[in-house]
Amino acid sequence: MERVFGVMSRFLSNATNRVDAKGRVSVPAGFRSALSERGVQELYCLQDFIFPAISVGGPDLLDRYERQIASVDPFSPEANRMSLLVHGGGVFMRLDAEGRLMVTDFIRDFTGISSEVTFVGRSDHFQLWQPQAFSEAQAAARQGRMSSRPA
Amino acid sequence: MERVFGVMSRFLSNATNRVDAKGRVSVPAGFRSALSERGVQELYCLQDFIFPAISVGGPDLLDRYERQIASVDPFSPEANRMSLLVHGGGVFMRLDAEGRLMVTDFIRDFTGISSEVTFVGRSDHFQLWQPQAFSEAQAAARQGRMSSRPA
DNA sequence: TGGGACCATATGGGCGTCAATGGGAACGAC
DNA sequence: GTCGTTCCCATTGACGCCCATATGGTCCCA
Repeated sequence: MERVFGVMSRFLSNATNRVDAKGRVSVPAGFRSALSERGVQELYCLQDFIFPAISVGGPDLLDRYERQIASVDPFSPEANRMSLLVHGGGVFMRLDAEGRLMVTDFIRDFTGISSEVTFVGRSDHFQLWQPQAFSEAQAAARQGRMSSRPA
Repeated sequence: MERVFGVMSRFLSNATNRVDAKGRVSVPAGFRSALSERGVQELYCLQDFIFPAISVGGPDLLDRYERQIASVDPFSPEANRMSLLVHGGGVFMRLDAEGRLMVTDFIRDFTGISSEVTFVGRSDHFQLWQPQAFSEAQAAARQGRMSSRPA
């Protein structure tokens, strides 16, 4: 059975927040309400396969990847390789009472994030980016796939 | 009968800890609680089939590998090789009162681990890696064919 | 329509608890 | 005896939980 969400429960747009002295950062309120609309409490965070970004979503995000792994021989090199990324590159986190998350070394090392985090909506999940890396990737994406766009 | 575990009892993410002067290393708290949730006390350690890593889990881990061996032609070079690794390369270990394990020569020789250990979650078990070997293997896996989006 | 009360969000920081780590001492094998 | 292992305790630094403040916006009402 497929659950249907309202428009507001989708993750849209982007925002940049500061990391405080204790290494915490506030998740934008819009993303937090989207999470609670989806009943998500445990956050699954995964190192993106292509970009230097962390994808954040509910446990269903992990489920989707695990189904993909399960579709091949569990002892095959392919399954081993995918598990290395999905399980070894993923982690569960929770927000504190104020809706903040810890920017751990796990996140810093992979994204290059230091003092600021750009939150980027991806419809069914969102991502954590180093601000400059995001604007560059976004600019590159415009060049690449949307070059036929009129000036 | 299949036992179902909560989200938190899975082995996820990776963390690097130091080996002390006595050759001990702390198992990350999250992995320890996953072990106790599964009622695992005796740890079974064996060499990964593909990567220079040691897999660690409960006795059920051995069961799964033995079933895998049994599923292929027992006289094939493949079964011979797997048995050599599983039966000849497996060992039982226990954690001390503080949740640390000894980094034996068995582990050092196969993984190249010396002063630091990277613990890598693999959902139903976890692995011990030499830190640099892990980041290289993960980067290589990312270069592979896995689609950036699950099916 | 301007002013002000009110509210939500983002941010800062205190403090207790626990994990990671280090090292001493007892114990056992050889 | 010596070496290696196990048990126990100490330290410290990180993290979770709590409350306080700032900032910007919205709403209401005179």
